[in-house]
Amino acid sequence: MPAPASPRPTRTRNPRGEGGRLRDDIVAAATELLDESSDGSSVTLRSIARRAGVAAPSIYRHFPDQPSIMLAVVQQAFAMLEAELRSARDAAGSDVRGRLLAICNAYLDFAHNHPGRYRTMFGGVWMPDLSDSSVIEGDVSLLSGPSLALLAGALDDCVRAGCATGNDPAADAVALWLGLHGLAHQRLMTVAFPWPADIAERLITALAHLKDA
Amino acid sequence: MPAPASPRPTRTRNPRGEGGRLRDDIVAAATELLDESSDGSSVTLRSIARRAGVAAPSIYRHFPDQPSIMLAVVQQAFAMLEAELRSARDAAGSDVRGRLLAICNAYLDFAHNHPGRYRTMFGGVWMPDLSDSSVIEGDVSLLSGPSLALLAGALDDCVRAGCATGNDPAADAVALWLGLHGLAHQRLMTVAFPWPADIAERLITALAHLKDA
DNA sequence: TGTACATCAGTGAACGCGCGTTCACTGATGTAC
DNA sequence: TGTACATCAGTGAACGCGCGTTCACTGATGTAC
Repeated sequence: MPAPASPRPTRTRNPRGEGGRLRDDIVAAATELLDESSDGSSVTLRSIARRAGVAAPSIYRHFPDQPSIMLAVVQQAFAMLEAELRSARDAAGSDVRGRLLAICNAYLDFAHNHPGRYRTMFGGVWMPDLSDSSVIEGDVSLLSGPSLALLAGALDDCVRAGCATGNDPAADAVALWLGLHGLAHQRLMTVAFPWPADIAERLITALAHLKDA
Repeated sequence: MPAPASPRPTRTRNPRGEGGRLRDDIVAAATELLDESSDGSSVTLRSIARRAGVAAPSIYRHFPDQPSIMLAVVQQAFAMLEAELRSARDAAGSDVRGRLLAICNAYLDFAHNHPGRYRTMFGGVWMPDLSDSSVIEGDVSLLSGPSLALLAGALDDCVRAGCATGNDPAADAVALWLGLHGLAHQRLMTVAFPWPADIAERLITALAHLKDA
C-alpha cells in the first residue's frame, strides 16, 4: 500500500488570470486517485488537494463542495467514453457489423482501462446525496445518453443492413448496453471468476440478435 | 433524512451462555442499515452498534474488525438469494421455461427488494481491503456459485427439453447472469431512466436463446 | 515615471465531528467446595 | 446451605486520526492616476 496521495511538490502558483487551471488540475488529481483506488472512499477532498499539490482550502476557489468535484470528474469521463466509442466506430471501416462490435469492445475496454472512473460513472462508488450537496438531479441523469445513442445507431444500421434481426432496435440497444454493463462491472469486481473465453462475443451476439457471420 | 441509526432502547442483556445472539443482532442491524442507505458509507461499526442498541466495543466480542461484519452480512445474503431462487423455481411448476423465467424474475426481485445488500454482494459498495483486514480472499470469491449453478441447471433443462437453443449452456448461463446483473444493478442506480417496459423479458429471451413461446 | 490601490491565487491554523479501536471496568450468574 | 471464585455479557471513557469546512491572511501582479 504505497502512500496514495503524496503531494506534487513541483507545483507553482498559476499566473494571474489563469487561476482556472487549478480547476483542471483538481479534476485530474481526483481522476487519478479514483483509478488508483479500489473502493473510492480514499478519494477525499483532502487527498485530492494533496495529489494536486495544493492546500485543501484552495479547492473552494473552484468547487463549492466535495460532491461537485466528483460530478466534474464524471462529466469529463462520460465525454471521454463517448469520444472513445465514436473513434472506435469510425476506425472500424464501413461494415456495419464490425462497427457495432468495435463500439462494444471499446466500451468494455474503457471499463477495463479506467475501473475507478467506470464504477463512479455507473454507480456503486459515488452516489451523491442530492439533498445535501450542490449537485442537482439533472446533472446526474442522462449523462450516458450520447453513448447509448451511438450504440443504438450502430445496432439500427445492422438491422437495416439485414445482419441483425430484432423488432425494436432502440429497446434492443438498451438490452445490449445492460449486458455490456453487467460484464464490464462484474469483471471489475471479481477478477478471479472463471469467465468463459468468448463471454463478450456471446453476450453481444445474443443481445444484438446478430445473424451468424 | 431521518436519524438513520437511532438506538434500540429496549435491548436487554442476553442470558449467560447465549451471548452469541448479539452476533445475529449485529448482522441484522448491519443488514437493515445497508438496505436503508443509498451509498453504504453510513454503515459503520458505530452506526451498527447504535442500531443494535449496544455500545460500540461490544462488537469486538463477536467480530475481529469492521470488514468481517460485512462479510457475515454478505454470506447471509448470498444464502438468502440462493434460497429465494430455489423456492421460486420449485413454486413454478414443471414447465422448464416457466422455471427458468421464475428464477430470473426472483433474481431481479431480490435486487429490487434488497438494494443495499445487492450492491454490497456484487460490488461497488463494499470492497474489503484484503491486505488490511481479517477478511481473506477465499471468503469473497465463489459466494455466488450456488445461485449461478441453479440458473445454469434451469437453462440446461430448457435446452434439453428443446425450448432453448444454445451450444454451451454453462457459458450461456454466465451470459444470462451478467445480463440480469446489468439490469438489476443499473435499475438500482438510475431509477429515472426510461426503461423499455419489456426490458427484462427481452434480455432473458435473447440471452437464454429461448424459442418463441 | 512613481505610487497607491485593487485584484488575484493560494495558504495556515483552527473548528467540530464521527470514525475504529483500546483499555480497564462492572455487575450478574453460574460453579466448586 | 453458605460462600468464595470464575466466567460471562456488555460498558464508559478515552486515544489518535482524517475528514469537510471556515476564517483571516499573504504576497505577487496588474491598473488608475
